[in-house]
Amino acid sequence: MSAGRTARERVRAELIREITGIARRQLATEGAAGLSLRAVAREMGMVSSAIYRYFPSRDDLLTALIIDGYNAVGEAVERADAKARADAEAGDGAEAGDGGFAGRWLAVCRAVRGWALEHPHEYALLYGSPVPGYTAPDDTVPAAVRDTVVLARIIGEAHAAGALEPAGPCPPALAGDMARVRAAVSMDVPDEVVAPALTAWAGLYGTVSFELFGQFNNVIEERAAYFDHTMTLLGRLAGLKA
Amino acid sequence: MSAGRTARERVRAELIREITGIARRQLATEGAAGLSLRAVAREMGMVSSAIYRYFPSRDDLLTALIIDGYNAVGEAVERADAKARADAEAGDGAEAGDGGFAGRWLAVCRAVRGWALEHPHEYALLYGSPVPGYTAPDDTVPAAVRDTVVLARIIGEAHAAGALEPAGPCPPALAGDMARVRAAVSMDVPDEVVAPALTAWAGLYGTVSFELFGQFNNVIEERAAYFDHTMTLLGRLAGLKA
DNA sequence: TGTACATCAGTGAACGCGCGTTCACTGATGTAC
DNA sequence: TGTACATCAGTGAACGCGCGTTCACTGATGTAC
Repeated sequence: MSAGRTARERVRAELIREITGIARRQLATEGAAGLSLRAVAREMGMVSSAIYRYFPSRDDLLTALIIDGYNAVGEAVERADAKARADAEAGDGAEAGDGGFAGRWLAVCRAVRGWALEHPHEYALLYGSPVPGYTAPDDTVPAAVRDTVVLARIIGEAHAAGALEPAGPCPPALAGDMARVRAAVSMDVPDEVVAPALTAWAGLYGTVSFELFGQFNNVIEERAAYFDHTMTLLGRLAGLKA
Repeated sequence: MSAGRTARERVRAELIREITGIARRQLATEGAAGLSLRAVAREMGMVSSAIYRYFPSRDDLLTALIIDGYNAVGEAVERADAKARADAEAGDGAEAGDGGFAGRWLAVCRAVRGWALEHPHEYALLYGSPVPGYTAPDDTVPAAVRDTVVLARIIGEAHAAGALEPAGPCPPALAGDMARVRAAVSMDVPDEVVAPALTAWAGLYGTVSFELFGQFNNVIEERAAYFDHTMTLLGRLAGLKA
């Protein structure tokens, strides 16, 4: 690794960062369908064909944005859980008796919502309607589950600590699916714990999507308070003692 | 209303139907962002400018599709509830003792999912990412709440029949929002009943969106069974006795 | 350290395409007397 | 019932725009001897 070669590669990496950055900003104003290589090139002060040195096609740029997006949510969620966990362990909350699992769940939910509100179009790219004509490659999977892994860990630890309310039985027909979920997010709990956790998970994203996509317009105004309450209900559904 | 005038108007109405029909089909293959007046005109065997006799702009066509879509979900949901209600009243289920409310809730959920699976792109138009540059006019509101009104009626009747499990208290900060919800969907129940119903409602659409938008891919295979189970959990959260 | 060669970045023109919308126009369908 | 006029439907050409992608090319940056 001579200094020369590294220099060129550094410039290249820097330009790739700049391209995805501009693309992300354009996503924020135009939405995914309006993302255009030409517009990105224009803003970079480059000729449109030059972008092809960095991304072989528009779809590859989109894939890069998706992976970055999942990682950003994942990081936000990981940070939020780390902080909530530290708070709970420091025992500065009166509710430390339950292990602080409900608090961690709420913190993680808030992190998802917070990130979504800050990056609505990126959120839409990840969790909204699929982009027509585009199918995400498998590269996106590891990044896509980062947030869910955190949720799974909270539930898993709560279960191990005996801090989960027992839930109703899970239909045997779902055993295979629940096993796949366990494998995907490294979760070691029985089916009747996995199922309601999944329900809460879908409820979290359903609520965030409703808020972002306009279903709450003119109806729900106290959005943060409403969100917290809904997430508390969902956490309880997943077995967490409020 | 002479026969002549009516004839012309009939042709006009028929053509409008044909245009929206073709537009709906194109939506199904291209998605909302790809909906094009020119393509519709082409398929109609018309010149592109002729469409402007019927829709003053692309956005107006989109609005028509959205209203039609909401009405279609609404009708599906209304039919499903009417049937479930009739079944419950006929008393042919052993669980008729609880008034059949849980059964009606599940029937309605299934109707939403069924419609969504049959019309994925229309569903995405209604409940997915907003179309960039387009904001739905207020005309869409009455159609948009039809499905929710049905859900509200089930919860309302269950409450009136004393068939709801009591839920935890609703934060006072949400009183105004809950009142608005009550007004919007003609629901006459206390806040602590409204809130979990809303949570279940968001969970329903969150689950359907996850299935349609790909979050369940390679993980959840028994989709109908999984859906039923999740909806049962959400119904219980809303206070319905399974 | 200096030179010959290979690699890479970026240019500029072009291909072929599709889009929404406007406008002056021709005919056909309806209306009023 | 018949004629003059108004309304409406549909045409065809055009405006001005943006897009993804390819290709032959010029320079600059790196590499090997």
